[in-house]
Amino acid sequence: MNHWLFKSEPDSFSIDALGKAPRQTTAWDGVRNYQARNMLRDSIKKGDQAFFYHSSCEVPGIAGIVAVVKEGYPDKTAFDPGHHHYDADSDEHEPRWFVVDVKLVRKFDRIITLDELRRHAGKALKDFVLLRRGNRLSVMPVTNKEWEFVLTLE
DNA sequence: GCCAACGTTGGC
DNA sequence: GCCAACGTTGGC
Repeated sequence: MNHWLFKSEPDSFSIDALGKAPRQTTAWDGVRNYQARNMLRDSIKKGDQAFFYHSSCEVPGIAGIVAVVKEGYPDKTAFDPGHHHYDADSDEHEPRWFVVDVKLVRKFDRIITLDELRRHAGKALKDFVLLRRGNRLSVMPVTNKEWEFVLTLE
């Protein structure tokens, strides 16, 4: 089982919104970055778990854990001209963008803040992709060691 | 709202 | 293939 971190702006989709979704499951759609797309399409497997990260908000940080319940398949929002994430260049026969389905595992009692994660950037989280300067990936890998360490902060 | 950092686009 | 211009991300 591999681990990941998925970013979302809580104003558009928060961990509480996932908690209220049918079967607490949703398609992780709208990713429009090739590196992240490749992970969604090729690397992320059923049973993998991911941190649910809240970005661009008052308290950025990790809000909980989700599990992958369905592996990569085409992102339908790319085909819908009325959709905010529409991409005219994504063809149904040769889709450009992909999603996985995720299900809420649990919400943390508190946010593990970005600030707090940074305090370990020199050591345990030395190579944590989230903390890399200028990092803008919305889907990124997390090593087993990093995963276990972050859980000790909870 | 600001701005640094980054990815993408398109002219050449 | 280079690189300037532009749009987006995301912390502050």
